[in-house]
Amino acid sequence: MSKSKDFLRTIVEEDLKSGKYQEVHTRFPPEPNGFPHIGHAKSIAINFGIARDYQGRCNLRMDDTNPTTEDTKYVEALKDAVKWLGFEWDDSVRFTSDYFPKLYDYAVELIKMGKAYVDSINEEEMREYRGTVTEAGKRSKYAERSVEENLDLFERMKNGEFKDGEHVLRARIDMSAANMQMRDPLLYRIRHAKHHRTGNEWSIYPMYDFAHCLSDYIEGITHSLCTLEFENNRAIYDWVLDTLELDPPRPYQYEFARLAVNYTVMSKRKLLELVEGGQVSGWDDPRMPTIAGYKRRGYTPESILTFCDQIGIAKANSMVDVSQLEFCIRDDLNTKVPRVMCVLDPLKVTITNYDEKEELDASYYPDDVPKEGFRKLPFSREIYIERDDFSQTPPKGYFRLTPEQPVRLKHAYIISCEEVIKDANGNITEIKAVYHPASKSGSDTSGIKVKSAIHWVSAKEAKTVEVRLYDRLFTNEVPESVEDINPDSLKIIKNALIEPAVITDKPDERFQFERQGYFYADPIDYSDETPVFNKIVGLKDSWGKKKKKAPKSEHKPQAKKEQIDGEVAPMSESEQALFDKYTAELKLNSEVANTLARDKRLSSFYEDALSMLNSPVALANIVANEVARELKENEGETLKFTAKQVAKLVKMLDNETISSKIAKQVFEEMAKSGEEPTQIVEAKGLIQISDTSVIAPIIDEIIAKNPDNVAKFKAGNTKLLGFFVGQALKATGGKANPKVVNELVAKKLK
RNA sequence: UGGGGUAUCGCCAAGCGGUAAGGCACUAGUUUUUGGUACUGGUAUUCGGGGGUUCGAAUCCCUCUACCCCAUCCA
Repeated sequence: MSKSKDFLRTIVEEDLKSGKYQEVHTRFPPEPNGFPHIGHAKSIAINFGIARDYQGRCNLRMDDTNPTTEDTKYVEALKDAVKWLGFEWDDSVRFTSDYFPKLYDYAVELIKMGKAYVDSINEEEMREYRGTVTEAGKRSKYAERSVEENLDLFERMKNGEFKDGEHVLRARIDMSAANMQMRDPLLYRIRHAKHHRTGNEWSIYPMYDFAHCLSDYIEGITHSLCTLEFENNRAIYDWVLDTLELDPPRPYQYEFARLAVNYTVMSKRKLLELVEGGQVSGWDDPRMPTIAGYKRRGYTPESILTFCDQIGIAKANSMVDVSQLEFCIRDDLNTKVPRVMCVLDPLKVTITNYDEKEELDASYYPDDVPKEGFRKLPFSREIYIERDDFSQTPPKGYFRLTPEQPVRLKHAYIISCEEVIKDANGNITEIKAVYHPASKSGSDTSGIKVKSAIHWVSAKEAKTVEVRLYDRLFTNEVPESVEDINPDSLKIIKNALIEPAVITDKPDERFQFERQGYFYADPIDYSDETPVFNKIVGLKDSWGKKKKKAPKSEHKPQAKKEQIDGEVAPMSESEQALFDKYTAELKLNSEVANTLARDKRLSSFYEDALSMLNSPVALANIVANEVARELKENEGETLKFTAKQVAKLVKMLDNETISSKIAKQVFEEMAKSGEEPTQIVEAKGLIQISDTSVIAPIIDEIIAKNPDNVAKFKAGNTKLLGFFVGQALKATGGKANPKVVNELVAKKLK
């Protein structure tokens, strides 16, 4: 819970605190035109998660405004995904199509206001008229139609009197807007298509930009959270809601970065290619990043949710490492699932000195997993071990069975290799071994030390199962095409051998196959005749890693990329003159002079202030930095403070009535309220304290309270000077003279 | 090329003028009948680059660079 808040939660919290809204209400609004993937999971986790965290509500809304791409099967898949992840939507599932009548009325209203018109140019003309990113567009002649004509045309569009593409309804905004989205965006188009819910009732369908904001409003959404690519659409969102002058409160849109994971593709198009190209078995292929795929693979909803939680929410486009996801599922399953033994690549071992048969008690869980349960494990003369677990010529650091090195059979006895049997080609076909009777697991008195315990199955009792080993679908971190497909992403082992209890007792559907990884009984192909297990994820394998790392890649020195500075636009003649004057006469440094000279508002503000107080450098600094910020932040608006006030502030700074730190504070007050700086200082008692006899005891106290940091400082961590100064300043409400504090601290800590 | 965004460790990501959080990955060690888990350490003298303001800058100012989004009758 100590995890820091993301920016969306921060916004929500502030809005709740300020009373902007009584309750948060979010929504997850997919278009039902494809199967949900892990990117949707992130959106689900955000929208439902925020609603849950702040005791609000979250709707599930199908944004079904395009009848040609949407289908009911997708709405079912979407509902399943939300449910599987453990969330419940508020009330019933919403559909934008439910609002078609209302949306139509809003459009009529816009037409009546003269804010929307029916346009009748064709697509090609439309593109031409829209202009380009650098050139303004222009309106078509149809924009001049009267309100009556527009109303009539729009109604006839609705009644199906026109063909597709003959007319559209557009918002009347600004064909020369720098934001391309605002160049009279389309609101409605004619579409004679069967909608998956409304059938043929409608001939016109609203566009995203018109439908989404209003659907949010209709549902009482407070925070409309979407991905970054809609940033430019926010202006329309606001425009529609504002020009309609709807009763408050209204929703606001915020954008976050969509999820990208390396070695996977996420776009609907690429996913579809995989399915149609037969590279995968379907949308629920365990290698697919779809919710159905993860589900079939054996991922738990908890692990997906933890993953979404761990990656955070931000506005920077980023690419998450799959290993983060893999960690989440391993971590989740580690404490949940039974451990069993399954041999993937069997090597026969005959224990020559064992003729009996026994059943061993074996716990399903290791000691560090607080769960109980055990099964009977048959042990006999003939067993199978993993081929990897024997080596005749072991590499360095090999812990398993060798001709010289005994090994423990997990839950059973220690065995030693006596003889290696090979076929004509020299392949090992069998091991003859002996067991040590006194070494039985749990009552070992043999005193034999082994380096590891390996898994095994009893030959006679073991069941044959099919195991499907999955690896990442692509070999490329950022897959481009099918050429990047990993040819080994699926390996099927038909004759793996598993201990019988797994099949007969079915203690769970997910297992850890000891020393191999986590596996899931395939929900579709599993049958008692041929049990099928999907590999969810492997265990961490530091041995395998060590082996592979032989050709240790040289540390790439990766010299910092040299950055070349671009050219700075030249100054105009008057700017240059100003710059020269500032640097030569007023002795400003070139950087500050540059900032001032290039900005008309700044330079005139500066000149004004200068006429009242002859302190060119201090004034220039504050204008070029603080005033510049205020100007930037309140673009267009007039400043609340005057040059005269700034001059007064600088004067106090000049005669050291206040410190520079306090000056910033006062400036901010002044910028916010327009109050006189002298008054602010007086009212708050912000006069600087430079008296060492006042400051010294404060520093002493801080030093006494922070012995650790004092020690660190004395050990050479000089950065900590700032810490002590900061503490002293905090203790005096920022009033202590920082220069004096600095000196004092340095002296006392010496 | 206009507009809108974004840049903090190999990958995510906190941070909002006063000691560069955390997770993954990596790495060393301890425990271990899973080369798993758990635990303990190590990993950014530095925040895209360069300047400036300040006693003090990842945070404020200027400037440059790189990447993403926008010219579908898609969402």
